[in-house]
Amino acid sequence: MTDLLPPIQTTARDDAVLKALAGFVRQEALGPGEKLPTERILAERLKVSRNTVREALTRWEGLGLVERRQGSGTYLKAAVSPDMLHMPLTLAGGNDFAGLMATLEIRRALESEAAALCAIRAGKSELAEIERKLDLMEEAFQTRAGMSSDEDWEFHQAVFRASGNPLFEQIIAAMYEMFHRFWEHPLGVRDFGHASFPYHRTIFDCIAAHDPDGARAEALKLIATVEDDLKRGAANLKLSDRR
Amino acid sequence: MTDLLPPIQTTARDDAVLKALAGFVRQEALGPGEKLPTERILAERLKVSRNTVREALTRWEGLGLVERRQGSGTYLKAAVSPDMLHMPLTLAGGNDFAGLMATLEIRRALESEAAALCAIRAGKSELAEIERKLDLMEEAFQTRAGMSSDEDWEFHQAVFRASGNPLFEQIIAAMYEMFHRFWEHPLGVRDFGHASFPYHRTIFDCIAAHDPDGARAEALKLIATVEDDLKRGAANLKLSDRR
DNA sequence: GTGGTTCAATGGTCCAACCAATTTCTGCAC
DNA sequence: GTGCAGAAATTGGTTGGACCATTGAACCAC
Repeated sequence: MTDLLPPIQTTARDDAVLKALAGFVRQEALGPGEKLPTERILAERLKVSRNTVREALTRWEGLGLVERRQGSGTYLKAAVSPDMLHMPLTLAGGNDFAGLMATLEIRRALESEAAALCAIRAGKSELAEIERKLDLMEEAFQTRAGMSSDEDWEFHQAVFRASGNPLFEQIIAAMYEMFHRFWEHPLGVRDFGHASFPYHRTIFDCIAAHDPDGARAEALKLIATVEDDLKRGAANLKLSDRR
Repeated sequence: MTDLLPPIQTTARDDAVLKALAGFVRQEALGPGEKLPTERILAERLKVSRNTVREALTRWEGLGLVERRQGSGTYLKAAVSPDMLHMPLTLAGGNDFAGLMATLEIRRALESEAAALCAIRAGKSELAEIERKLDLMEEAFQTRAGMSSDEDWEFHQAVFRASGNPLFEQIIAAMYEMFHRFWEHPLGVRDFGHASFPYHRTIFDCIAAHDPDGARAEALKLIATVEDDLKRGAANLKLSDRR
């Protein structure tokens, strides 16, 4: 017997505030970077306490929708619409070798699928954007004689965006975050990521040729090189317990 | 030049409160369902205002880590540790067809990979557990003449656990949650999920035979049936705008 | 036991003030 | 007029205290 009688909501001030604010943002057509009304004004307009406004904004801040700068104001950080679905993802951190490998397994699954979808769906403008990021990455590689994680990440981001599914970018971003949190420096492996370099171009070629299977295969090869690097690093210095 | 000098934190009361609370939870070994100290006690102990405590708890509530019940108290909803990674996923228009398909694309990538890894790594005890869940699911299917989402989910969970990578279960759980939040009822498709039934057994057979490629293929077939069901449902009643 | 009543505990809201960071304005030196 | 230092206004962050709404336990009549 399911409960077809959900508990009634007698008070939900914060949610009401957020709903009103979302409607305001929509009506004013506010985009990322733009400034929201001040807390005091919101409190007055909505006839609620400033404290309640703050609790509501704290929720949005926690969801990364909004950024508050003391003395300046509150600014939109992402597009927001009333029918948006929010799902907090909290991951128990793996800070050892197994944890790092775990993030790579997720990346292997998601990046290969995203590359394949991208090969199917990418249009002309998306392809141009990806190629631009690829050129930037290759230039940085030549200049600094090594992988640049920033430009590398931007290339992958462009691929994820062109996949037509925003979840890819968000989830893999979480994997990147976990991966780099315990590994800013390439622990002993001097040319970390070096082996992955050529596959960026081959992935792009497959995407441009609208060859999903090829793109998937090349993406898998890329991840395999990273896994090899990680294993080499783990062999160099035993990082069994970094707490 | 990257910023190796992170901005000093002159004021970060809420974060400090959360850090202290995370430490407290760890020290007291509190698990899901257990009760946290009251806001007034926390405020007194931590020497901050009750309002500050509330803002901090609002953050955790937004992340789904905690549940507040007026008149009762604040309770842990999930395991929490100080080195946890929080990343809210937001899906624009998560309630329309495209949003539901987006969650399915993630599942296709992750479930196939998890099934393959499971086929490689599952030991005797894991296999027995998966088969037990499978039997339960099939029994529920016979009894109620239809898919039971609870037993179905438990089967998949068992597979993810046996994959040896806890991230699979965590991420796909988020996808399930997103999927079902706007779709508790099978919108017009009476026998939703029916077509996916036989593939549970075939997936298990491949896993038991330690055949990763086969397991991956069967998992892909299963997701394909769900996608078909979704498309049928979308065709039945145009759910372009469910507000 | 059943069903109300009372009452203390707890989260939810409000108010008024002040603190701290930022932005803007003002006025002076040049 | 320009440039810059300091004052003033703006804005988010914090505090303390008060009261409301809900919950749950203790208690009591029946």
